Amino acid sequence: MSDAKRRVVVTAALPYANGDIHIGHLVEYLQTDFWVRFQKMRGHECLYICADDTHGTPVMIRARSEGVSPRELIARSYEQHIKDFAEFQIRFDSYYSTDSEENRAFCNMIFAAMERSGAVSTRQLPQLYCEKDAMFLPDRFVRGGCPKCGAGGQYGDSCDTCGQTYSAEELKDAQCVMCGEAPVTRESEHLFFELEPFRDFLSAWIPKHTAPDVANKLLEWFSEPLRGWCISRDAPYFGFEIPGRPGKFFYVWVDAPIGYMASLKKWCGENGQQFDDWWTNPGAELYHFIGKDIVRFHCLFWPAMLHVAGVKTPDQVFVHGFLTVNGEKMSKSKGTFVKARTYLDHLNPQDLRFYYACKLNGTTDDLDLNLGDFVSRVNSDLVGKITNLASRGAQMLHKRLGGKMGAMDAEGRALWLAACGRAEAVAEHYEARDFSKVMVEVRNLADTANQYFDTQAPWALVKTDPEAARQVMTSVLNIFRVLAIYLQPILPVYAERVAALFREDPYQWADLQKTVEDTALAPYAYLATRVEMAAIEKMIEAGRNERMFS
RNA sequence: UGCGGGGUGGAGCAGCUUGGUAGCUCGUCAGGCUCAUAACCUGAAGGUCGUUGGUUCAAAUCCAACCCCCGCUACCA
Repeated sequence: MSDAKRRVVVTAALPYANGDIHIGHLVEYLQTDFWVRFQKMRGHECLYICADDTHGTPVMIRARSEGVSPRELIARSYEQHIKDFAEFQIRFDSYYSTDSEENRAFCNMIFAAMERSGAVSTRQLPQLYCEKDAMFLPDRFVRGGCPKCGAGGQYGDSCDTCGQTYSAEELKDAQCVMCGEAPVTRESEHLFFELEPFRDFLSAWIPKHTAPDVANKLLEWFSEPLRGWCISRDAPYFGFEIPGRPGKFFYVWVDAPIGYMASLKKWCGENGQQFDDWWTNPGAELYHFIGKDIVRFHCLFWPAMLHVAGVKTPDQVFVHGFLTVNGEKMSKSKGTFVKARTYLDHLNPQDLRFYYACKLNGTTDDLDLNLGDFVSRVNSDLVGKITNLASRGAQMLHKRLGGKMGAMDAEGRALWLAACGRAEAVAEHYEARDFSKVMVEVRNLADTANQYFDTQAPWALVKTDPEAARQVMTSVLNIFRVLAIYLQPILPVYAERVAALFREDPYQWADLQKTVEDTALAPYAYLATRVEMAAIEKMIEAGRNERMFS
């Protein structure tokens, strides 16, 4: 790996303002945080960029139903999101909002380029319209009978019972979900961003910037003409009005990814930096972390939009799978649809960071949160193996030897060197986002250190040869320190407390080259505590009773 | 329906790209230790690697078919 300093912009998908952060979202924000923290530790310039996705019908409707303005609603949501993320130790460099003037300017710039290129067309579209609510209804705001199987209460896009997809106009006995009135069909003129002109660009771009399985999936669409993308919505709509098209607004998915640019721009303004140096500069790197559900927006529409506007497209789009709990999709009725806040009320955020890291492997596979496995991993690996090294080393040193570290003995130093020797392997796993392999490395090293400790039996040695015991504990603590450095991107608060124990600052990767010898330890406090199944059961019970917005 | 992922000792997983004594963690059992957060160490039991067929001297690993599970399926984010 090269030592050259990299400049890297990293984004995570924007959470929607009409909903709370839940443990499924966290799969993404946490892995992105791991990766960014790792890059920073390596001395690179790396920014973690995100924002609230604020526009669209659901926000508008909910604001209306709560009797507040959309802006009041999104401000409230913003505060909650920020708080949840912070408590999960997710550290954004910029967390902004798509409802910003920076974002409007970028939208207008890109849309102007789309128009100039001739890729924007106009079509008349029939759409369901609710006369009582005086608005066009998105598919999710219409319910009725499935035209294929007849099942009632289905949304306007697909049937949960038979799995068929159809258009909302086909629903039997359609009703507006807000007022229950039967909608009428109205024609309206809409803008489309045509993708077919970008066929060659996209079919070359996709395999280079996404993983093979993602690319295969996307390229399926290329066997027939690419459909145009409807980018306009009729008033009333909470969003940006399209320049020169009174009463027409940008569909929320137009301004959402552009929000990455706006959020970066905001950061640049606050930090005396130039946007182009970070985004446009060919030497700078740009990565998106997203879930597999929004691949088409990020790997089809988004690169086409950027391309037509002459803006640099992302270097790579990293796609992850969904979270399942105990092997199944999260479920409100089963209580496994756990909000970040509910988790925080009952459990330690550090444990979820640790567990997700154990499971994340950089692929599109779904990640399963098995609650029994969660308990055993935290208790046996994090507390029993890894933290135990500090616990048994530091406490005896304090109780019997005045809390002073000496020098490492020969065998301990050899083990410490071997642990440091894994640095490049660990770094490669981080770089590849294969955090599970990082954890395997750490676990193996912890096992070796525990064995060393047992073999040396310093609890006996301390009675006969206290200085030899001091050497053993110094060695174990130094090995433990290496593990803490390896874990710091995943467990930053934990690592910070380890650094404090050794009277050091938060670690950089280069700190692996140092040892802590002949120094006094700070008082020892627990770095991690065991998790009890009872706390998890309480959390699930609480989750069952919560009101969810989606 | 289509697409993607998966099916390995009681549980969760690795191994499969580049075929050749089936590995890890938890759990269980038997010892040890007592510094440590019912933590740590040693050893043991437990698997015809979804099914069937094929390729091969040899298959968890390659090929084919089938069964089962999970997720997604385009304007709902």
